[in-house]
Formats: sequence, structure tokens, C-alpha cells
Amino acid sequence: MAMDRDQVLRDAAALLSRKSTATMDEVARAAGIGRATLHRHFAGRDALVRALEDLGIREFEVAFDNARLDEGTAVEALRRLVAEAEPNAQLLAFLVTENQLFEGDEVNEGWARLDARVIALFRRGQEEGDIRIDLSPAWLTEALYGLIGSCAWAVMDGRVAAKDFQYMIIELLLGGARRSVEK
Amino acid sequence: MAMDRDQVLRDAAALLSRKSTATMDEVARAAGIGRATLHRHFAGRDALVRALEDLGIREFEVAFDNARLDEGTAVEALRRLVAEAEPNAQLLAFLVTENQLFEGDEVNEGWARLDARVIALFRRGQEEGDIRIDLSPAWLTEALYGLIGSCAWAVMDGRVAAKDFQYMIIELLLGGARRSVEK
DNA sequence: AAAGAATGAGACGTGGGTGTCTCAATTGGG
DNA sequence: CCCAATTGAGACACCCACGTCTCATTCTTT
Repeated sequence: MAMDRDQVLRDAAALLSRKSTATMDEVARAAGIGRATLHRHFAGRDALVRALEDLGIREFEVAFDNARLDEGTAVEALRRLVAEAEPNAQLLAFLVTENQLFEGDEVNEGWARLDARVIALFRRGQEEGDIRIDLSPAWLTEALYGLIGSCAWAVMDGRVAAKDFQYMIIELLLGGARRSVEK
Repeated sequence: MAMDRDQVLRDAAALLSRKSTATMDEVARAAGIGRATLHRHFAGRDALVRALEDLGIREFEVAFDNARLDEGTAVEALRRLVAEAEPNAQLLAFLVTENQLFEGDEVNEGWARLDARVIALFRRGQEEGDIRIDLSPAWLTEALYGLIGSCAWAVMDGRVAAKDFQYMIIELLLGGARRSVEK
């Protein structure tokens, strides 16, 4: 007994991140519980996805806290951020694409809070002179999400080694692909 | 009369790129035709999506040709590639996420061909000394797709100005976010 | 103008996922 | 040890989208 709601959410996240069209029955099996029990705790599929959103927001708020975005240079904070985000990268990818379906609807305020923190981080980097000012913080934030999601999928497909996750993202995001004499 | 199959596909792409869960009926309306007619030309939803894949592959093969990936430096070719890809960025984003659902299935060989061309481009850049060798061509390719898709969504949501599309992608991909004294 | 082809609108049956319910079995608390 | 609560399995109806079909209409073609 004693269904662990949070554990169920994590199992659901693990499955839906890979197969976003998974059935409620598949989710239940993945979580090791019956479909009825799943419905008892989450009114329906929408409620489940919304709960996953809340889980993701919670996870990333913790990750952001752990990354101590306000300490040190913005570049250093960004490195910590990517490192902290890695365990939940797949969940992020799922939620980002899921959010793109909600056209028109106002975005969950939790996302707005997280976005604001990342945007503020990039802005701080710009003010400190470490981040280019010709790339808007909003775009850098989107790009960060996109790169994290892309890399998560690439790792899942075996096109990128899991151990290179942080390096590939940070190096590309910060340094870019071009080779320069002075970096 | 005279249903323009290619135009229908483009309308379908425009809609499905924004709302990937759109109904066959919605697709038909978006294309200005009846649902029955849509079914007459595409056996079903799967066939439609596959036709969209073919369309996307055709479009991007043309785009790659126009970008003349073999001419000039790899960096120059990459700039041309992003410029040529811009009109079909949304379609690319749709097809990439759609492809992620086909777990296990062998990927359409058309994608493999396109991937190979981009990978070869990055590899050429590495051999010419213009592209960093610590970022694998496969990852750079994924990142390129990801950034194009992210930017397309950001433009659609108004978070990035449409006119900045190419600049934002190219500058971030090539130069990175970090500000350096010598660029 | 007549014949043929293609279309749009709608009706219809089907399938798959959803959400609800029941009931026996298991678990945990008193 | 017993009772209450929770669970799993299954049955059930429902809904929505899909795919097929019909038929009147419209357009092409000759």
C-alpha cells in the first residue's frame, strides 16, 4: 500500500519524457500501480500532466537554488545551473514541448518565475561584461532550454555520450562552435 | 477544383507546426478542402505525416543545395544554410519532435542523408581549423536543429523578432554567448 | 450542352483511450 | 485480532477522432 505520489510522478515523468503519447495504462504499469489507483490520485490525464509540471517546476526551483545563481560570475553560475539541471533534463524537454501545445493559454506562472531567474542571470552576465549584449537574455534562455532538450535526446539516442552532457551544452552555449585563437 | 496537393501539404505543415495535435478535420479546414477530399489524397493521418516528412526532406534538400555547402569556408556555408532553412524552420521543428516519437523504428533514410550532409559540413569546418574539434559534428548537428526549432518557437511566441532569426542562431552557434575581447 | 471527374457536406460504424464503478484482496492501524 | 482504508483487476459506458461511404453539387472536358 502507501502509494508514493512523488515516486509515481517520477516514474510517469521518466516514461512520458521518452514517449509523450503513452497511455494512462502504460503510465500506471510504469509506476507499478493499477490504472484505477492512478485515476484516484490524478483526476485525469490533464491533471497528471499538470502535476508533472508542478513537479518539474519544483525540481528546477531546487536546482536553481542549488546552483546559487547569484553567487560568483554569471558564467560560473551558468555552469552550476547546467550541472544541477542534468538529472531532470528529459523532464524539461517533455514539459517544454508539452507547453508548446497550450497555445493561447496563459503559461503556468511557475515557468514565468523560472524564466525570470534565468533571464536575470544572463542579464547580470551582460552587465558584468561577460555575456554578449547583442543576444537578448530571452533568446539565450530559450536557447539554453533548447540545447538542454536537444542534448537530452541526443544522449538518449546514443549520439552523445552521457558523460559529455554538461560539457557539450556549456561549451557550445558559452563559447560557440567557432574556433578562435584566443578563447 | 484541381486540388493542389503540395499546397495542401504546406497548409497542413503550417497548422501542424503550431498545433501538432490538430485533427484531420482541422487540417482539412486549414487547407480549405473537405475532410473527405483530404482522405482521398492521403490514406490516413500517418500517410499525411509521412507525406509531410517527404515534403520537409525535399525542402531541405533544396535548401541545402541552394546553400552550396561545399563552397567557401564551412562557416560561410553554415550561414547560408541557416538563411535557406529559415522559411521551413517551423516545419523542421514539427518533424524533429515528430521523429522523436518513433522510438525504435528506423529513421527515414532521407533524414539520414540530410544529417550526413550537415555532419560533413561541420567536419569540414573542423578540418579547415575553423570549428572546434572538442564538439562532435553529431552534437553540433543536433544543436543546430535544436536552435533552429527553439528560435522558430520563440519567434512564434514573440520572444524573438522575426528579423533576428538568422543572426540569433548563427551568432550563438558560432560565437557563443560569452563575450571575448577578440572575436 | 452533355458526360465525366472531382469535390464538399454529412451520415455512419469502428476503435482506442478515458473515466467511473464494483468487488475481492491486501495492508496498516487501533 | 479485527476493522477501516487502500489497492488491483476487471467490467462498463462514453467520447472523440478516424476512416468509409453516399449523394448532390460543381467543375472540367469534349
